[in-house]
Amino acid sequence: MNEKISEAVIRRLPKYYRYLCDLETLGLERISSSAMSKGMSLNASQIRRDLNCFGGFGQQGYGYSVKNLKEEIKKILAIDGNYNVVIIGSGNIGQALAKYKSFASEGYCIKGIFDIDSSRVGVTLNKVEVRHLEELETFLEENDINIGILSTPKEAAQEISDTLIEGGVTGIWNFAPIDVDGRGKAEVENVHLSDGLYVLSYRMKEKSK
Amino acid sequence: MNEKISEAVIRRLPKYYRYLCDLETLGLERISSSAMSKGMSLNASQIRRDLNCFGGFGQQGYGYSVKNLKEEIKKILAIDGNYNVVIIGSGNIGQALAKYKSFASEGYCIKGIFDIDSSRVGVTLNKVEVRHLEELETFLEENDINIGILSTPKEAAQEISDTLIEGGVTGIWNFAPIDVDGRGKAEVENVHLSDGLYVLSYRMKEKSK
DNA sequence: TAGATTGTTAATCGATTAACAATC
DNA sequence: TAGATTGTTAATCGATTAACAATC
Repeated sequence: MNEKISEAVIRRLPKYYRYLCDLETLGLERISSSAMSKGMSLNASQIRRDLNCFGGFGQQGYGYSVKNLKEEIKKILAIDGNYNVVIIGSGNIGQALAKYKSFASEGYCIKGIFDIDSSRVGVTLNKVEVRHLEELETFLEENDINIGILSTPKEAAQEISDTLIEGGVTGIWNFAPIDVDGRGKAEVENVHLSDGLYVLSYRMKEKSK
Repeated sequence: MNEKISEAVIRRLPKYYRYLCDLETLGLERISSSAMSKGMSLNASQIRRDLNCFGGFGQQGYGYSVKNLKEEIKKILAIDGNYNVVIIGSGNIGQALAKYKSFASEGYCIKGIFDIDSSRVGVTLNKVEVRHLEELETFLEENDINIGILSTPKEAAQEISDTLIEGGVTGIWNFAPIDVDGRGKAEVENVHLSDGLYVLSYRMKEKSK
């Protein structure tokens, strides 16, 4: 349990979580790794091995309790807590994320939205008023913000990221098309939305061959 | 060159492409795999091996021509063509993607936006009017649509995807939190935005330990 | 107890990295 | 030619899958 968990395993955790949530909604109480295997198109050994990185959640001859396993993964992913979030950039993606109601119910509370464009300042998105980027530093001092969402042009992303880190943010969710550096202080998740579209285009071409 | 290209290699192509675009903007004419290695935090052998899956684009003693390599990767990814796109669901993400101007300039032309909510029908996003979902089937018959972007609730995603496939769409870019099935006819890129936020939360927890 | 299914070790497979001959 | 750097083979590493003893 103290071994380093591989990136591949971590990236599968949200998938397990989603699947277990669905099973719970359907009213299922228990599930075996082989049943999960079929439902998720993953190898059953892999599922058992993945889960055993974090503990022995199953029971021989029975399988896993859906509810229990879901809760355990929720804890492992640390999505059972509360996070204070700021969004920088109130353009297309920034607005979409700001308006996304589920975040708050999942514990990601949007405390502030910032933009450099004065014409956007003052607009209210999901009950949060857009402030000017100049206010960011002071805002970070006065509020305990954990996560910063970057939806700025790529030119601004690293500098704003540094400001966020300086202000105590330890997680950056970056939608700007550049790999932002956490300076060893913050974890960074770089999204690169359009990469997915490019990969899709590649596969469409390959398929049509 | 006829060997099956691994998913890992394909996922790195957009990253190479972005990096080369940046180099070109900076006015660089040539680059070696070891220089790329430093700039991208990838192993130089890996870069050469990846590129050689598709052809010998380099030159011994010289390296790679930035412009040429960029153009080659563009062709490999098939992002040098034109695609006709529809967006299904004009909610937060759907709107953000519809308003994203760069798509059109990159050859992804949004031909139609559809929603089941009558109150959204008639709204114009980036010069395209939102139509009622009922019109989708006919629209697909009358237009040659290649790609469908799904930004619907998860309950509707698979059914609409099937309609799209029936209408000749061969690529689905799915933002609904469910794994959509291409029925062997269409390529599907399932995005799962919130997975990234979960992984970020996990890593923030691990780091703080 | 018998059957089922986990947890875990061993085997396989594939991806990454190192090394170097080829060659510009 | 000498130096640089690719393209490619060989070595290593890590991840996936299979197998099975442990056990509920």
